[in-house]
Amino acid sequence: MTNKINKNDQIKTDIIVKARELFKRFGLNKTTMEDIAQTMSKGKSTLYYYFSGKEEVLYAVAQKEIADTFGSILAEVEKQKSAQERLRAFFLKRFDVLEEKLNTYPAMVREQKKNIEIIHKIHLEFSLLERNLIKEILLYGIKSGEFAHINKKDCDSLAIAASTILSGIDIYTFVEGTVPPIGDQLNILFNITMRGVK
Amino acid sequence: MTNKINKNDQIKTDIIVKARELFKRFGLNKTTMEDIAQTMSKGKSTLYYYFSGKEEVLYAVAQKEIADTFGSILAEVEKQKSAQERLRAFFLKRFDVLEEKLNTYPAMVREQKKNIEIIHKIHLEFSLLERNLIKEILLYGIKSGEFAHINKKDCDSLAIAASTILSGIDIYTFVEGTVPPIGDQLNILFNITMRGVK
DNA sequence: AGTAGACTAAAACACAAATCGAGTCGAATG
DNA sequence: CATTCGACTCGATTTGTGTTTTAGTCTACT
Repeated sequence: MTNKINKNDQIKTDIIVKARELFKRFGLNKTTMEDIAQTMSKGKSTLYYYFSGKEEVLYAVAQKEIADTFGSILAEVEKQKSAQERLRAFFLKRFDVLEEKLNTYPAMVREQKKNIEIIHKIHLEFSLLERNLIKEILLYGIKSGEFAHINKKDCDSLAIAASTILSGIDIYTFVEGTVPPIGDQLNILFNITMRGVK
Repeated sequence: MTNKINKNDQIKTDIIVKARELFKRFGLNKTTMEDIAQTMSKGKSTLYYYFSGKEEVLYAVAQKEIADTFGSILAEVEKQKSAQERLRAFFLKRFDVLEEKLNTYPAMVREQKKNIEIIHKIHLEFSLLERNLIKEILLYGIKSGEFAHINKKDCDSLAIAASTILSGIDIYTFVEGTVPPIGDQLNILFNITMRGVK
């Protein structure tokens, strides 16, 4: 009994591993159930004994990816003592992991593109204006003594960070087709950040 | 001389206005140079006397859109006295404007979509885990006295805000095909935010 | 200077034919 | 009974094709 369940699971995870590899190499569209079956020297129908369909295979692969990724972040976080260092570790690791995934699944990333160039070009231009405005407001606040004194370079960095976050929200909005409903939350984040700037 | 320049500019801006309207209604692809010319009761060739091509028309329209949008934000900002209120006004207005644009150009937004659904679904799941981790770290910091006491609701809000920002950066990265090179800037922003949390 | 009609070349479209690939089924194997 | 597979279906995707649309040019008219 336990033997059977084990064997079943073994094959399942084998499928997941193989599928994952193929997805990495060829992307979602170019990987067929036939391909997956062949790399395991099995018939295509056999896959359907273990998974209800391609989507479920993909889902299983994604689940594993999520678990692995989240695990590696968690590990990094738990190395740290203080909450501050934990948070910092989280963000840094999270950033690394994002880049790593981007490089791991180039085919899948490529599948998702079209002609964003124009909008991007336009958006970039707007971002530059915006970034300067943010910087000016910051400098204004520093000059008036309302904000703590920050050196010019950090001021620049802050503006860049802020504008990038906004760009992220822009593109998020663009892709989703709706503005993320987090007005209040951002407000609270803003208040706390302000406490730090003052 | 000045008269001629004025007339030239007048027609140019007329073209821009008309093109803008058509882009709003029908999107980029479904708006032809012929269409634009017809709504002005002019020959198509005439457009090429004023603009080198469709792309330049689009660019001009975008320029105007940028100028208008930025102007409306700037106006809102300059109503405020303190730098803090200016910053806040900036973010809020910026948010409004984003949503407004989304509603103004639905056809153009629609043109830019494909099958993001799967990745989105997967991403959402990851976001939930991530959000909880952030919240837990925050609560950990509050319990230990390292962070200032924030009520649970605000803590939630902070976590949502942070995860949403990260989602934004995710999608940004996804669309751009590269992680935004602002590690240092984010670090500085992080430090300042921390000062506020403590 | 400003306009437009006729033109071209290339891209978009339409639609039929062929191909591919996800998913089913019943039979085979052990 | 658990597991595998070959043969099949059917809808989606791709391909080949001819046609239409459309960005952009050229020339000539005012």
